[in-house]
Amino acid sequence: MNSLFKALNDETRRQIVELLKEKDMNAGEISERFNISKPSISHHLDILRQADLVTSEKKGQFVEYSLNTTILEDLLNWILTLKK
Amino acid sequence: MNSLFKALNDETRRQIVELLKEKDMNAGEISERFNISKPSISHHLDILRQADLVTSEKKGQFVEYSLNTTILEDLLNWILTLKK
DNA sequence: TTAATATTTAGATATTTATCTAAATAACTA
DNA sequence: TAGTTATTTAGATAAATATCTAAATATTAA
Repeated sequence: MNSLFKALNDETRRQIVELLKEKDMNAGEISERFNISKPSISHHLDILRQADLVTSEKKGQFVEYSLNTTILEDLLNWILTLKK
Repeated sequence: MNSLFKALNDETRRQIVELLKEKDMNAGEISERFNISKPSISHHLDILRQADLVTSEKKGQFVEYSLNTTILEDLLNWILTLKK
């Protein structure tokens, strides 16, 4: 849970997640959407991957990222138990 | 949303939230549950209050804290839209 | 094989954050 | 009113984090 909350505690990473909700994208396409250097975006993607919120797959010279929503079940349940 | 994710991005604060789920507690009672100084707990409570996750009410010399779950609706909806 | 493109790794830096102790504020009690 | 208790504020510090540039790695194409 720690890595999940950490991953979501950043506006850029939440926006990346929202982008990947629409469609899979490679690292370059993602970084084009932000005024942040590629290495920084790569780092954000790494944190999202550590939280298992995204998966990555090498496709030739590109690396395609996909959203993994199954991990959100845990978060959803945690919140729901708070609301009793 | 930023303050909400920030508030939840800390194990101590998540535990405070879980304590307050059971019953309202004053600052001293909360701090007894942790091996962390009272000022630090006070600071955590402040961050939870900024996120509107808890409310506080002065009762004599004590300050009683309560969980506010209504704010979790936003979070819940954000997560649910990701899951389409 | 060499050049170009895509991505990540390494190293540096400025900011944020969690924590502490000491001091201030507020409220009760003798 | 003076002392005690509850809580917060102030100021300091060490650790974590977001960002950058430069370099390394991997893949495709000429």
